Amino acid sequence: MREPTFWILTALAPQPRHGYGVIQQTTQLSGGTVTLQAGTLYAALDRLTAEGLIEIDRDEIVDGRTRRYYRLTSDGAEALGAETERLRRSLEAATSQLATRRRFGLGLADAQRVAW
Amino acid sequence: MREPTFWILTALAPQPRHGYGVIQQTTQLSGGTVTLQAGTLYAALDRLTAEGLIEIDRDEIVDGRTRRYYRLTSDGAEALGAETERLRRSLEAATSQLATRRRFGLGLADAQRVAW
DNA sequence: CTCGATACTCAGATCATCTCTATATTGACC
DNA sequence: GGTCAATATAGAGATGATCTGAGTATCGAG
Repeated sequence: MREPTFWILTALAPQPRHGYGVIQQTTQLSGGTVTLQAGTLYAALDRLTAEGLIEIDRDEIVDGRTRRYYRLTSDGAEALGAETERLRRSLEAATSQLATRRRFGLGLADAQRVAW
Repeated sequence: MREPTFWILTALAPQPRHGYGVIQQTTQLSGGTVTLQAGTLYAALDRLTAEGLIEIDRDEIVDGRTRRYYRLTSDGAEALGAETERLRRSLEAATSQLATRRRFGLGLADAQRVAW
């Protein structure tokens, strides 16, 4: 799962949102570090709908513009849960590997090779 | 940063390894859930070397076969550190969003929309 | 003598994402 | 009155990391 996909599912987890709402929620959740591009988002919404990870919740018309709301399906929640687990394992591995690196002097050849 | 790239940098963080060693270390670190394909690995090693995130440590010849060892550069360590931070933020966001979903009944339309 | 493990390389294809553009409405600013 | 930013969705074309699959070669075990 790539980043934009992950954030879309994450944004939709608690309740349905329309496309633009997903963009805003992602910006907020990521602390401003991730800004979904419109082109990426709407293509992903179509793809995820086809895959059954999300589905159309309802259409609203506000000021003459359509707002299409999407909601996470149980398959989508499962996929996000699995991805979260994967993330947790990755984070643990990298953290521990980086800690080992720091303990042995950031690349000094001799120190590095001790104990392996 | 994509998954294979992440695991390559993670595997190289504590000390230099040759290509095949990176594959083995990744399998071990990921608890067997990630198996780097040879084609993916060696292409990535070339790319990461060109980008300066890793560099050639030394060449060894064992049983007539060359083992090329790579080591993480300080740029590479920095990149992996940044990626780790990104991962931590993503994990936090998804965990909290999924928790909110569970608290309000996994998609029941009315309960979902409470309080937003 | 075949099989699995070791060790690296390359060609071709896929596909999610990115960039850019288009369309349309509303409200604010000057 | 005109432009700009925000809201809201959509499509075309390009990119590029990754995947698949095959190839090459050595060594030890069964």
